[in-house]
Amino acid sequence: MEFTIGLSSPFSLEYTLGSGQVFRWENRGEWWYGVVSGCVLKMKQEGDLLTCSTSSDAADSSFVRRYFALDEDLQSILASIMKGKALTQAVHRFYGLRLIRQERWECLASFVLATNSNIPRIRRMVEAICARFGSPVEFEGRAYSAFPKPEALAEATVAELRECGLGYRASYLSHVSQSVRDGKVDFSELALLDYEAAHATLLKELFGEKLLLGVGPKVADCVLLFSCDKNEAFPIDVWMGRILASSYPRLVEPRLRSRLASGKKAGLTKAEYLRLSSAARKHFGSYAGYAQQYLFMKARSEGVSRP
DNA sequence: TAGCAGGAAAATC
DNA sequence: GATTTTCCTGCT
Repeated sequence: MEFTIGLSSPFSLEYTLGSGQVFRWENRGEWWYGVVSGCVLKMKQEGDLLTCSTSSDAADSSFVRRYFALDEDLQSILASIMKGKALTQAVHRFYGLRLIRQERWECLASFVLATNSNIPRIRRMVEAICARFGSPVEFEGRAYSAFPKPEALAEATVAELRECGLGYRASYLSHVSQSVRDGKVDFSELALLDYEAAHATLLKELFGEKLLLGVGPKVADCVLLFSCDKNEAFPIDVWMGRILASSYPRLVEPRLRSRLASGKKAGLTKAEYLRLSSAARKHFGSYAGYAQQYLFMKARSEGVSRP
């Protein structure tokens, strides 16, 4: 079906889709193509007008509004996070960037693959598992693939997953897929819990066994922020660590700050991660996740000081 | 070519 | 609790 959406608050399709929160959108000419909930979406933006074309009537205008969180009052959110020079610059530079409400299972699986990787590589891994294990969808005479169901990945062998170029992540993805297929993860409950409880739930152990192998504090924060409406979640990867140390040094404990500034070993220990992310949530408030996404774009665009 | 970047887990202290 | 090593691939 085809429809248009008139925007009444700030939105940038380009910044939103290009900010590394989603991995299945592709820019071809003036259009963006993506596969969401098994539907192909084709979109372009001209000023405050979004033009959409979709492979299924299920993906209608309210679906698109919900997916791009157009109901959120971005102006108020940005006013609440504009603390400090770096964020003020980032907000002006990437004005209209929004946090997408992704499908929860796809988000979890994608960020399990994201460990020790970079955006182009994550995209390749995700496309590979979609092509091999996802249902085909046709749109405008072209073949696309839905993101695979948990059962499809749970039934695949680790060797088959490895053939998709996942490396050691293959066994993590297999484990996570089985946990989800077996109903051990209640995504709707996650969305209802408060941030702390939801984060703990994603990391929890049952009888000494992790519920979700391959899900640490960073991946858990990505899942909560991008798919569970936890706008205060503040994922910290190496880019965020560097930009916090250089632009918000007071948030970073001295030992960690000098380590990040020295350029060696950018990784954080679990305890350092939890303290820093908590400090950032306190500093930026209930929409800290938006602050994180704007800073992430800024850090990547500038290639932040890597000595 | 070797060396590095990049999260999480497991072993170790 | 903190530190160290391993996992794997792509890029330089």
